[in-house]
Amino acid sequence: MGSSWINANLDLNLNSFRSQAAVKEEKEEHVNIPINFMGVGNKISLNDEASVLKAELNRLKEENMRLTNMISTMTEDYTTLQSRLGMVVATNTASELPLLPSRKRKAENNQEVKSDLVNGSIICSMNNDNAGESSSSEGDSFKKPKEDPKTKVSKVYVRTEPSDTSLVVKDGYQWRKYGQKVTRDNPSPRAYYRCSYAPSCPVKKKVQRNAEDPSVLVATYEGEHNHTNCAKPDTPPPAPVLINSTSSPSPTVVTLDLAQPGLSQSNCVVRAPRREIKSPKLEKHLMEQMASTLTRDPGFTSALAAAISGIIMRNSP
DNA sequence: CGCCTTTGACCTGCGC
DNA sequence: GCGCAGGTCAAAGGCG
Repeated sequence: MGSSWINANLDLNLNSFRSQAAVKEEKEEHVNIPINFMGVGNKISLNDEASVLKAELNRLKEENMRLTNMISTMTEDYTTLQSRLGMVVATNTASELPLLPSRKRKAENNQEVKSDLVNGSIICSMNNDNAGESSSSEGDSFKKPKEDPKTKVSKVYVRTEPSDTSLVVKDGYQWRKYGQKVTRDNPSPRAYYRCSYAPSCPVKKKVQRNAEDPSVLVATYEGEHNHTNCAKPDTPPPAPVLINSTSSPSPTVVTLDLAQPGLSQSNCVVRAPRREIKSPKLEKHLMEQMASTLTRDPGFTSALAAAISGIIMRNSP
């Protein structure tokens, strides 16, 4: 409806990705590598099993390498698209005048960055002053009469568990809830948070469930942090935003770098592993992510349990 | 004890 | 000026 939003979709549903590329290969390789985790044939020696496990480990390593390369390629593609998007926005906003329908409350009159995370895909969209909110069906027109008109506003959509009724969006910062209000056009209440790390930090956060899809939390950030992102000494930097995709059994983890002080137009950062892993911390983090992903895989855990139980059964008198 | 959440009251801007 | 609606305050209570 005359909206100047420009959306760039980036499908990060790694599970479906895997199902296309990796599963096919798994089918082929599983024919060649029979793995007898149950130890039915006790004649197989431990050496044979070790070699089988080594082969499986090598296969997983290769698959990991392949997926890492794919993610790198996707990240590069995303960067390219983002730069193109920035150019398109620059040309569009220069010529486009806002057409605001009159509403009871004035719409946000400041720059806004949207980072929409729904169903495992990221939609980064930007609008300029007075250009947005005209097509909003969620009723998220917030007033900010006292705020600096140039206050940065960013939105993050996070899919949560349907059973999760809390209005909490973990982003690595420490927030203090100071209010909750039921708004007119959304049955779910809106929670108001302030950054509690620094008393002088002007950043505020509003969290409300999507009126159309209650499983999606809409977090609206206003302002920029005037401190580093170290809410607590033991708190890791920007915690991953978990998007529990309904179409995949295990959640896809995407980190939105909301802590970036320069988070502004066309500056959404999606962190992804690069080809060269130089930082030991990053390497450790990736290893933890891999371990987490493996342990969430029911097939892997059942196979592991079967292997362990098989070994125990064979070694028992 | 300190920090946090909850929640009703109050404040403020806007449309009529 | 009045009413509405969003935003904020602050007291009370919970929790570790």
